[in-house]
Amino acid sequence: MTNLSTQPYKGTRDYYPEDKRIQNYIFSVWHKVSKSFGYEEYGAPMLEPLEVYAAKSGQEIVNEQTYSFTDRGDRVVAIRPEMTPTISRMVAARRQELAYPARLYSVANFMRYERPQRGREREFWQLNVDIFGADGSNAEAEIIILSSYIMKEFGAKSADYTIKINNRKLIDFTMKQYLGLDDGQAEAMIKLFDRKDKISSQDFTDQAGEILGDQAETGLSKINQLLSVAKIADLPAEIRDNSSVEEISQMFKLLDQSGVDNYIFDITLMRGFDYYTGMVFEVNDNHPDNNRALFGGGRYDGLVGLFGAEPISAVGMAPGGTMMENFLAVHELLPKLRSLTNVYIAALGDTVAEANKIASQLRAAGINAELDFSGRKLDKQLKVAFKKEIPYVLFVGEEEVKTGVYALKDIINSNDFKLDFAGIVDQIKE
RNA sequence: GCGAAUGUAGCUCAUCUGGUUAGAGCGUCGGGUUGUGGUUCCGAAGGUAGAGGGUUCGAUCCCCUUCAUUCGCCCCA
Repeated sequence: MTNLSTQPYKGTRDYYPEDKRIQNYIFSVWHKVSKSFGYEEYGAPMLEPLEVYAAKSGQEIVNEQTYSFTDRGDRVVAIRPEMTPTISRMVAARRQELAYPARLYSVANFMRYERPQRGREREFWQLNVDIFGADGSNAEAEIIILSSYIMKEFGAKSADYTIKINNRKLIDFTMKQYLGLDDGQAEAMIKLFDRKDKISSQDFTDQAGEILGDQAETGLSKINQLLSVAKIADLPAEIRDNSSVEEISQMFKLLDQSGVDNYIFDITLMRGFDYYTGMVFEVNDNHPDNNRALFGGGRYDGLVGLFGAEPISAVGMAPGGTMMENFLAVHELLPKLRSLTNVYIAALGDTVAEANKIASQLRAAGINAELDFSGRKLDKQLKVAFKKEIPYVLFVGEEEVKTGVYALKDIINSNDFKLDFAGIVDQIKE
């Protein structure tokens, strides 16, 4: 029999206190900004019937990448790989009674059966922000503005990241009407556009030519023209007349008014392809060491309708904790996070009983107090306080017990105080 | 599912082209300097070298298999 491994299950991670502090910090920013826009938190089960996901994406993907099993009642259930179908189901269930637009958010964990790599784990935590029942560019702009507020709240400057924006209707029109592709060709071309930055321009041209077949000559020149488009004004006239272009420029106006200055129009942005029906966007890290998509979102008007008679429009986005942490790390935006314990009480000599009493009194005064009852030597007890990153150490020795005046050490600023109980409470509460 | 790299103490790494009882720093634990600083002094514990097999007189080192981690591909709902 082999020894049990101490490693966490493949693709999952353990959160020791120092890791959990970082995670809690990230979550606190997500909660704060979401609430500041009027979004209300909801919760949902981590299990759903598998068909909730199958209804939306390809059968193969669902079977290969979800954790699923058959329960004792022969129901096939899956651990949620994402929140969008779940929240769509919840909205559909109460579609008559919700107050629209409905602004909802959650912070939850998900599991996908994938090969782990940088920024991608099998279990991950995500913020999900969605607005339901709002057509038009205001809802789309709000989701993007909220995204940029989150980045700002983390301390990111607008030069640190870029928001790429495109529109699914525009993609469809471009692929089918403008380039004249059939469904299969369009799908292949979209996937190729999606991979554009990962392959050489020669490979791109070769593969695009293959997809186009006998229309390669005119098609390639049109594609080259598209790739050079940096603003919607640069679009070929035939595309510019499409109604989606007006929607996009309207939304850009709203972003400008809100001071979002780091977005670009990117005709090659595809995002997922499955259920988006309008605007799509992606937030990209500009740092050379982490040059990749951080998160994204878009409009998905068809999903709620899968659960009920009338469809309800929706725009949403979902940043993940791992990518967020990577972003903060490479930009050196992670704050120094200390223990939430305020004071470490070192009992010196035979004073544990008295120290315990003081600890209780401190707690009653709203102070988080940890008691060292080991009886070890002072320098050892101090080292423990350092290691735990607790900001204050209170010494309780014979002398202090007698006089009621205690030695308090401020570790961060390297100050020593002699204080009575009330003075200690004041000093720690600052 | 495919490819590449890496697995030696809790952590970071040594061990010169295969050769006695595999070492160091940090960390941990204990003790000293009779109640204060992480970077003081002394000491200790801690390893079937990821696992299994092969070649060899002899393997941490070479070969095979397997597992794990990391980085890519695919995919990314």
